[in-house]
Amino acid sequence: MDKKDKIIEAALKLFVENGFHGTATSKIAQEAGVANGTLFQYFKTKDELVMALYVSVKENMAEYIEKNTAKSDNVKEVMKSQFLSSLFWALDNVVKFKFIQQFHTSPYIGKVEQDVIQNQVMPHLSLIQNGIDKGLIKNLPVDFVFSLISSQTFGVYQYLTSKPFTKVQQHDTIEQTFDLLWDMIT
Amino acid sequence: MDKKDKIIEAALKLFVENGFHGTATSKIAQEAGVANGTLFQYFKTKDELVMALYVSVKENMAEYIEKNTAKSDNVKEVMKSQFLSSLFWALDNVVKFKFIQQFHTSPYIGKVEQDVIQNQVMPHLSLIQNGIDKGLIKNLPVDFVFSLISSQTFGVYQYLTSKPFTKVQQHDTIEQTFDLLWDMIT
Amino acid sequence: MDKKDKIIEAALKLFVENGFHGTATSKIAQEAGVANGTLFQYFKTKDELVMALYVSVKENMAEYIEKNTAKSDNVKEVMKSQFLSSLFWALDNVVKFKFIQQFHTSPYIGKVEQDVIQNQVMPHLSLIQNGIDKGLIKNLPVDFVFSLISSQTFGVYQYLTSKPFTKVQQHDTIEQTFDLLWDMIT
Amino acid sequence: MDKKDKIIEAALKLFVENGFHGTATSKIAQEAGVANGTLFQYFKTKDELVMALYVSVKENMAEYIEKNTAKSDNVKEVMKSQFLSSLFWALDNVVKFKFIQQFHTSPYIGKVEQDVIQNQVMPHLSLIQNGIDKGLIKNLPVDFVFSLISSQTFGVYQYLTSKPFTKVQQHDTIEQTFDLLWDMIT
DNA sequence: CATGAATGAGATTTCATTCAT
DNA sequence: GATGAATGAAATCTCATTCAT
Repeated sequence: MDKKDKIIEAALKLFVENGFHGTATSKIAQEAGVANGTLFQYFKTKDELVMALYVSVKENMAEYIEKNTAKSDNVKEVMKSQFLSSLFWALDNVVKFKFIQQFHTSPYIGKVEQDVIQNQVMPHLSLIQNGIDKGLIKNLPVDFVFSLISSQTFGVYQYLTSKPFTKVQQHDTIEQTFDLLWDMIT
Repeated sequence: MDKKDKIIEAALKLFVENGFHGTATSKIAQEAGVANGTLFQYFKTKDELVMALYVSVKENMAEYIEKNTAKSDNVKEVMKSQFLSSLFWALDNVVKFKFIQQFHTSPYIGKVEQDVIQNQVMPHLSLIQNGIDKGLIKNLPVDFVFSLISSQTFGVYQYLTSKPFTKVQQHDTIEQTFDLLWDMIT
Repeated sequence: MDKKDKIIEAALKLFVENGFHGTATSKIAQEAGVANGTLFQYFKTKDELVMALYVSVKENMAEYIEKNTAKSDNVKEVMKSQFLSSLFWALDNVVKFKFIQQFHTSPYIGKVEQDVIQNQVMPHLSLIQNGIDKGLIKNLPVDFVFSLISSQTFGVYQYLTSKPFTKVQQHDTIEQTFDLLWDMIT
Repeated sequence: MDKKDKIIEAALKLFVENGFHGTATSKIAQEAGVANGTLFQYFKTKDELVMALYVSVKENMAEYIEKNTAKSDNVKEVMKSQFLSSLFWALDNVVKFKFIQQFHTSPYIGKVEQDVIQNQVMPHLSLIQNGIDKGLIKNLPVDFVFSLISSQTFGVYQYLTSKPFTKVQQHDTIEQTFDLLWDMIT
C-alpha cells in the first residue's frame, strides 16, 4: 500500500473517532506513519483530503452495490437486491458508513457538486418510476418514496448495530424489513 | 431575554451554519451582543455550552410533543398524535432540528449519559409494547419497531424540506405517511 | 507605552535587521515582550502590521518635515528647509529610514493606494511648479526635477552614513549639497 | 541553454516578481523546467543561488559598461560614456536592474565580500580623483562625488521608467541630465 | 455580574533540502 | 547528472479560556 492510501486509511479512522475538526492533520500523518509534510503533497489542504475521502468511500460503496444488483427486469427483485447489498456493505464497513453519515450532516456536504449528487440518486429514482409505471408501486411522488426507502435503510442499520446480532439474525431482519417496506409502498 | 438566552440562541444559529468547531466562542459572544468572557460566566467550557444547548433543544421538543399527545388509551391515536406533533415541531423549528441531527452524528453524542437517552426513549417503547400486547402491532422486537418509526419520521422530514410545500400539502403528506406506517407495523 | 506600540517598535527593529520575511511574527512578539497571539489582536495579519508600520513611519517623517518647513513665499527658502529637514530626520531615524527604503523596493509597495502616494508627492510638485512659474527653476518637467532632488537626498544620506561624521560635518555637507542642487536646477 | 542558465533565468524573473522569500525553490525549478532537486546540484543552497545571480547580473552590467566606455584621457568624455551606458543598460534590462535594487536593500547585501564591492567602485573613484587632480572637478571628497553621481543615475532611471517615453526622449533626457550633473560637480 | 485584553497551546500549511533510484 | 517523493522544522494564524478591573 502506498503512502497516499495509508493517509486515506488513517484519516478515515481518526475522522470517525474524533470528528473532522477534532482530528489534526499531524495526527493523521502520525497514524499513517508518514511525515507531516507528506500529507500535503497528496492533498493540498485538509478540506481536499476530506472531500477525496468522501468520494473514495462513496465509490467503494457504489461499486459494491452495483456488483450485487440483480440483473433483471423485475422491479421488486432489483430493489430488494439493492436494499440488501446497501445494508450488507454498511454492516461490513461500519467505519466507512459512519464517515458518510458524519459527512452528510457536516457543512462539507454543501461543497459536493449538485450534479454529482444527482448522478448518484438518478438510477434509484428511475427504478421507482419504473415500478410506478408498471402499476406495482403506489402512485406517490418518486422522491417521497425514495426518501422513505433511504431512511428505512438507515433505520435498520441503526437497529442492527445497536446490539450484537449474528449474521443470520442480521440477514433475516434485513429481509423482513424489505418485505414490510415493499408491502408499504405497493 | 437575558444574556444566557441570547448566548444560547446565538450558539444555535452559528453551530448550525458553521458546525461546532467552525464556530468560535468569540463569534458566539459577538452574535449574542455580549463580551467574550461573559459566555464563560454561564458555561464553564464550550463543550458545556454544546451539551446545555442540546438538552435545552431536546426539552423544548419533548415539551411540545408532550403537550400535543392525545390523552387516550387508543394506541393508534396516541401514536399518530406523537408522529404528527414530532413532525410539526421539526418543520416549525428547522434550525433546532438540524442542530439535533448534527449533534447525533458528532462525537458529542457519546458524552450524553446513557440513562438520559433511556428516559427519552422509554415512553415510546412502552407505547409500542402496549400495542403489541393488545395484539394491534405485529409481534416484532420493540426497539426494531421504534427504529422503523423514527427513521420514517426523518424520511418525511427530509422530503418535506427538500422542496417548497404549502402547510396543507405538508399536513396531508404527514397524515398519509402515518397511514402507510401504521399499515406496515400492524 | 502600550502593547501595540511595543509591537510596532519591535517589528521596526527586526524588519530592518532581518528583512520582512526573515522576521517571524513570533520573534516580534518575543522582542516586544508580549504573547504570540497578542500581535494578532492588534494586526489581523503580518501584512497588515507591515503596512501599518509603513504608514506610521511615513506620518512620523511627514510631521517632522512639515513642522520644520519654512513658512515663506520664497521658493528657495522653503525648498532648502525641506531638503535639510528631510536629511536631519533621516540621520536621526536611521532605522526608520532604512525601513522605508526596504519597503519601497519590496512587493509591498504595490499595495499602497495610489492616491496615498499622490497626496504625499503633490505638495513637492506644486512647490517646484511654483519655482518654474516664477522663472527661478529651469523649465524642465516637474517630476523630472522632483526625481533629481529625491535622488540627491538619497545620495547625501548614503554618503553621510557610510563613514562616521560629526554633526557639524553632516550639517555642512548637507548645506553644501543643497547649494550644488540649487545651482543645478536654476 | 543549459539547465544552470535556465535556473538562473527563472530565478531572476520570479525574484523580481515576488521577492526572494516570496519565491520558493520549487517554483524556480518548475519555471525552469527542471526537477526540484536539480536546482541543488548547481547551487548548494537558495542563498548561494541568490548570490550567484547577483554576481552574474553585476558582471553582465559591468561588461556592457566596460565595452561602451570611451577609450580616452578626457575625463568628461569617459564619465559621460559611463553615465550613458549605465542607463542604457538599465533601460534595456529592467528586470535585472530591479533585481539589483532589491538585492541592495535586502540583508543579502551584507554577505557580499567587502573587497568585491571595493573592486567594483575603485575605477570610478580613480576617474573622479583624476578629474579633481586635473582641476576639472570641484575639490570635494571623491566618494561624496561618487554618491551624487550614483544616486543621480537612479533618479533618471526612475523618472524614465515612470512614464512611457520614446527612445529619443530617453536619450535626450539622459544627455541633458549628464550636462546638469557635470555643471554641478565642476 | 460583566468586560475584553491577554494568553499560549495547537492547528494548518510551506518550503529548503536530502537521498534513493 | 537528473529526478521528485519525502522530510520536518518553522511560520502564520486561531481560539478556548483566564483574570484584573
